[in-house]
Amino acid sequence: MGRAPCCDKANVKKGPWSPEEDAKLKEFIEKFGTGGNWIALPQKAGLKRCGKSCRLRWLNYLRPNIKHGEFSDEEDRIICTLYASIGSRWSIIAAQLPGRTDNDIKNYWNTKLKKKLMGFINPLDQRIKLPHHHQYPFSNSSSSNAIQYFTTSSAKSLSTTGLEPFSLDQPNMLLFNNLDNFNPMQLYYPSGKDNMLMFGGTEASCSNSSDGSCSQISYGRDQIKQEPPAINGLQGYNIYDHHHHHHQENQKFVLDYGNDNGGGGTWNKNNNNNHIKGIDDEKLLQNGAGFSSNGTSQLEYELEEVKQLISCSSAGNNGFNSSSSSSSNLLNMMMMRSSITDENKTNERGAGSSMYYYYS
DNA sequence: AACTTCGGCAACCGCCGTCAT
DNA sequence: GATGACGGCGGTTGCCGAAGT
Repeated sequence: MGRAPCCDKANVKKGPWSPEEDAKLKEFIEKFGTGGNWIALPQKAGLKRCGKSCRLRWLNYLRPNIKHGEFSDEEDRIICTLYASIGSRWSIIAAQLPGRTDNDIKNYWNTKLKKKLMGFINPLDQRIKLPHHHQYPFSNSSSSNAIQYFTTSSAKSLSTTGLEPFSLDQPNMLLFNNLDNFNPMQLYYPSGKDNMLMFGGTEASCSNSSDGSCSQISYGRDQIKQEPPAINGLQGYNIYDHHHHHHQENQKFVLDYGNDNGGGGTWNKNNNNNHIKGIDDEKLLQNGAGFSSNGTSQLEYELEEVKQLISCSSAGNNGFNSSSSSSSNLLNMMMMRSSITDENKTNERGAGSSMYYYYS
């Protein structure tokens, strides 16, 4: 026989908290603490709430030193970096941001930051910002840029990255020539949603605008094994956004980088809870791991460690069911992590290779 | 002005590991 | 050891105000 039930589910109030309830909870906890027992707390405090609900309300809203409002650039950067390395482990990320709650960060990510990164935030910005000489956190090569790209206009930096603007007078084609080191979370940039490309239809096409730049490129999912065009000897990976031409359901950024050897893996949410197995959270965060002002923090070392763990864990227990090379596992994981949310959990992993997308 | 759509966010749901019985 | 609640977490929902038509 286990413990007694925590509360009478039928008699607990749900929904938004009233100011009176807030006051009661706050006063009680400030006087007596939680006592390490949330279930018993509401009754003692005279609240008709479930203990879980009280805990949530306290942690996310009432407890002291909660920070509300705008996230700073530095906070953006920390969130992005950690998300890129450990995924949606909001509680760990929140631990690095004093005053922020996991719920807050999660909401911020889902509603703003993700869009910001994926280039949806500023439709007027017609430019892509991609790191040129930037050393990716996960890049183990100093000899090549993870991304080669062309854009007709100068790129604009996004505050979270601190990267310098960049420009090239080249066609509106974005190329990735070393996907092994490509981190999609580094693909921050406001190209504007009307400017995204994807290879996903059944026919390849490219419509040119009057200035000769390519304004739309599309490749068929059915022909996914067909390589996107190479320019200047660089293999292209391409992007297309259905949104502008179809419907809102496609507004979300599509990421899909499956294996190309017919692995036919099926992405099943239940196979992976978005956690990267093998990562020791405590180890990750202990030893003062954090962010220093000069950007050369101990965290960078920790990220390398995380990277290795990701690499190792991806071999068999991460649920990706991918048979691509280990060097691509990180990329796969990141993209799939994105796709698990961005593709509305339609997780069929076709036997195709990749689709990628961007132009400006 | 009325209606619809969108976006932000608080809160709930359900899963999972831990712990009490 | 088995059972089932607790605590914590991430994903999702639904409300509500803002923006758009």
